[in-house]
Amino acid sequence: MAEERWSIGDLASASGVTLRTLYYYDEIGLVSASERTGAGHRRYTAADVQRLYRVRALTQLGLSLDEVATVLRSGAENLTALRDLLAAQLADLDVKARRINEVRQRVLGLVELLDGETMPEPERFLGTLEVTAQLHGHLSEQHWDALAARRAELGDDTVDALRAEWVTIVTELRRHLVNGTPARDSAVRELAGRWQRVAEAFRTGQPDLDERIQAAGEVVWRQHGARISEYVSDRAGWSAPGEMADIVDYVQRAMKS
Amino acid sequence: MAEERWSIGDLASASGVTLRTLYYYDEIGLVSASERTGAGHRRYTAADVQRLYRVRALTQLGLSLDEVATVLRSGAENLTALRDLLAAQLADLDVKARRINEVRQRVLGLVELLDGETMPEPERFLGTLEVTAQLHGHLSEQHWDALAARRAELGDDTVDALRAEWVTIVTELRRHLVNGTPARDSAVRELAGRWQRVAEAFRTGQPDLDERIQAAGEVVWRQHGARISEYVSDRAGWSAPGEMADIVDYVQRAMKS
DNA sequence: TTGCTCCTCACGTCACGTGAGGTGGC
DNA sequence: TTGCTCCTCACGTCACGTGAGGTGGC
Repeated sequence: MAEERWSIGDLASASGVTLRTLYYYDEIGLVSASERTGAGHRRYTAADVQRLYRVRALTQLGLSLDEVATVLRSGAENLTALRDLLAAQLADLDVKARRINEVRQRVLGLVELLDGETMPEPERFLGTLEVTAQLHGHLSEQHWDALAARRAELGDDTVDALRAEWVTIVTELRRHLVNGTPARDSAVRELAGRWQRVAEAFRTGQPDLDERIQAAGEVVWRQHGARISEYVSDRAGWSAPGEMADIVDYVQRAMKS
Repeated sequence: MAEERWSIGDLASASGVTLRTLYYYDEIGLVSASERTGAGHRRYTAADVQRLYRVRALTQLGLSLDEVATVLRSGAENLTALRDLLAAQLADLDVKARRINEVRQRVLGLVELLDGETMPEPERFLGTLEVTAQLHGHLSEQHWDALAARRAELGDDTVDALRAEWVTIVTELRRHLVNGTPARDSAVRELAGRWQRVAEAFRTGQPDLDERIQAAGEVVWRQHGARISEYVSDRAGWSAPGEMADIVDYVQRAMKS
């Protein structure tokens, strides 16, 4: 029985990889042709071909060529190395899947917003995008996940109701501020209490997480307060810009008193 | 009111990006400092800072720096360019998410198998891996998805039952083959009919898809038949290797008669 | 004077894609 | 003789990471 040999072109079309890939695998010593013709052309043996198929099978699972090389070097005798690599790979894939789904949700929300009836103003839209992205950037995955989980727990209706409640509170506070009601006034302090209860509704129940989330919110407020303020003022139809900052200051004084 | 300026270090720590990233953005003209000090040090203005935040917000959504540049060049006036990019990005993310989940499922299955009671033999395990990977590689995402959907439709119990039925058929067929029963014998033809019905259970109902899937199966059988055969023979506890190929030949003759 | 910040090269990354220019086999 | 296959450089990719070696500001 004659031993079969494959030229590099034969192997490429049979296995579905490109010539360049085969040259590259040879270059890094991952899969080489065991023989050459007189003219220097590669002749792949059955063992070489099998090695290529194994390499392809493993890279399709997301392993790097380095990892594949390690598995094939040590793996023929024991599969523990492969198992550990695959377990690590699984954890990696979990993280990637979560990240992608998260970004997907955000992009989906934005596309829906842009497809909505009232196309937002470009400047304002980009401004909002900045702020949410920054808030996101200041929270670790863990904290953001916890916050998202809490929102899911509350449900869309409750979140909408809380947002509406918050807008009411802010509007009332603004009226008091404009009228010159002092921050220590009982009506203002009651509004401050309601504000606090809205904030508390988003607590995850894990004090350390909540602390971090609040801290991140404060950092972002410090950096982007002006833009947030402008945004909220505009949404509420107020004429004077920057009022939101004053209201935040006002409610903080009320809370302290 | 004095216009604030930021050094590159200030901006890096405030925004959370590295110095190298800021140098790079400057190099490609994406975000530059509008001013320089006498010594050539960058001074970022509020507008520069805002531009950086927008760039960051957009890259976090998965846009490339080229795409970000396009959006910021055209996007201030109209958001349609951004909307279209995000819609494309969404489709991209969907594909990626599906791909990752698919690979995740495969890796999970393999880890579970390797964690099982009976650690498989290394050579056999890698062989199986090759074959499934090749089958996967010969099917487009669409076909593979259709096949997976059909399997899900049938349910794990039904799939297991079909697998058991197939093993029974193969075992019976082998008995007949060993006994020298001709392929045109009614008992053999009945078994061939059962074999066909098992195969039909996995049909998706879309003839063009089914045709492709069958063709892919045949290609893989041709390339890896020897290894598949060895694997099945071993699982069924047969002594003679390569019998599976004979049985496939036998059943095909029975179907034709 | 001494750190610290900032500056500009410039190579490396990962798994190939894409020519460029030339030789050998049917 | 003429395609076709094969060969070996060698640059490009994407968004930076990581030194290297030097200058300016407090």
